[in-house]
Amino acid sequence: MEFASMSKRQRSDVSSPTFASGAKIRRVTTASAIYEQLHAAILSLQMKPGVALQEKRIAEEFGVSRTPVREALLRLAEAGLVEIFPQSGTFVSPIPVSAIPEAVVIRKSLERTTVEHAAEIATAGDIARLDAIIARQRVHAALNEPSQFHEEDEAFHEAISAIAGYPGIWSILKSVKLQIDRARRLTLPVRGRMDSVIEEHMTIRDAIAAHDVDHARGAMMRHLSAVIPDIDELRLLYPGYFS
Amino acid sequence: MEFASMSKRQRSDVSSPTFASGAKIRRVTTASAIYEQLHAAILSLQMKPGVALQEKRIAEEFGVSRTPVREALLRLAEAGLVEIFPQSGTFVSPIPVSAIPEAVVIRKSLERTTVEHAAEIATAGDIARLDAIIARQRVHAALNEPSQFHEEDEAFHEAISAIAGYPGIWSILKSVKLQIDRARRLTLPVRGRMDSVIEEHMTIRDAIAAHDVDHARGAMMRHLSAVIPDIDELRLLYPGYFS
DNA sequence: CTGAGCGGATTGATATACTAGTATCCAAAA
DNA sequence: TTTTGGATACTAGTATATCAATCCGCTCAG
Repeated sequence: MEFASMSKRQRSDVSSPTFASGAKIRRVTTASAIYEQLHAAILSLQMKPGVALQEKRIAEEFGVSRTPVREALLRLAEAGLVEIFPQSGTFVSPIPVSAIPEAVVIRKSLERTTVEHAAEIATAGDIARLDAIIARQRVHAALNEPSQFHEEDEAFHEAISAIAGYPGIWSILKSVKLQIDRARRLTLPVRGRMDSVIEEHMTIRDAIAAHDVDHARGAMMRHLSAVIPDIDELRLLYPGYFS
Repeated sequence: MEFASMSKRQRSDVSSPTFASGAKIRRVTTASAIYEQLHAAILSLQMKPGVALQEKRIAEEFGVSRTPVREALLRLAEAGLVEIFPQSGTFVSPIPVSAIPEAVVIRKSLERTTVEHAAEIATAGDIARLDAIIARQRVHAALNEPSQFHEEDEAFHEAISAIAGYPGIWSILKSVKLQIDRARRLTLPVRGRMDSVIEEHMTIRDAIAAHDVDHARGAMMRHLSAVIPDIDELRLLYPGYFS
């Protein structure tokens, strides 16, 4: 792994504070920048499960001291992406096979709640926003851009949470999706799968637009069942990546 | 706020590493000890919402350097108990009124899932464990010990998650319950409420024991609806505590 | 030849020192 | 009297130094 070393002055030319949910006024700090980089690297499997992370080495690569690196690693540990063994070392977490079924259960439970409520109260504008996301997904599928496609996939589910008025649920879902997505990233993105995802999204969208709670729930449940990665197969392909 | 200053040697006489879920080998560290203390202080409202927390002052009170204090504060910030404004200050978070309805929704969604699955697969031993918890609750109610009662209440819900085989759901529930409990702590514990909680727990327990999924779900939903704190009233009693 | 014990090297944990941004307060001018 | 400008003090962010624990390899005794 190589990282572009960052200037210490980076935080001077930062944009105005973000007033996101919860009134976080936190600006871009060195620690959080490193967190983002490592987070992306682990999620994209550029850093493979099991490899050692050394505070000192990372600090040198980024051109900063160990303190912000340590802060970033602590946050990654809380997210479950790295494991810190005191006085021993820090390693990229293996993908926790055992946790994935539960993660799927949690997703189903929470997304069921959001999609039901969204179907009840969605406005025309909300539907338009979903349509826009699906349209972008079609483009990415046609151009075979799995990464951007996945981003829009996240946007779709986030939009539903937003429609339901449950932004907090989305932040929980994000953390739950982490490990699932890491496993899924191992499977080659299949062209056909993207198309069926779009179809499933369309079904969900239609049910929400029709305020049909039952169909919305059913469509979402089928959708979520379809995206469960085949762990056993992956375990064979990538031994040592799982716990 | 006053804290007992801690000996630097505290971590020497620590018990063997904990092998909790996820193979965390993390021992008791200064930072986590401080985290626990602050966590408890904020949750018990010994530290009122809005008051300023200064890394330096806390470090002096605990007799440690700023580094572990800072680590603890970062974790508290992630849990939503404090808000860190860079180069400005750290403050105990106000109780986020707007988030409480959503928190209740999340609880209902997840606890519905756990109680349903628990009702399906509970064994006699599981029921015995629930009975033991309820028995302890009776004692604490009789002796009017709200704090211990609340601990056993948590244990009851945790036990159901454990029966269902969803320990991850419990850890999510814990973080979601945080703000709810903080609001609830403002209401004086009423003797009668403890008794009705026990009754509701009994109903849930009976439904689980009978493998009656529908009744288990219904009882749990009623139970969770009953514990919603009356925010409007609290807002009048404690202005400035809420966001 | 084998194994226990010692010692050095590595690295995580903590402490301290330093930098830079923010807010407040006071004084001076309108 | 009010407003604005600057100086000051305080706080979080970062860097560096020091401490301590664990691990690995080597040596020496059996």
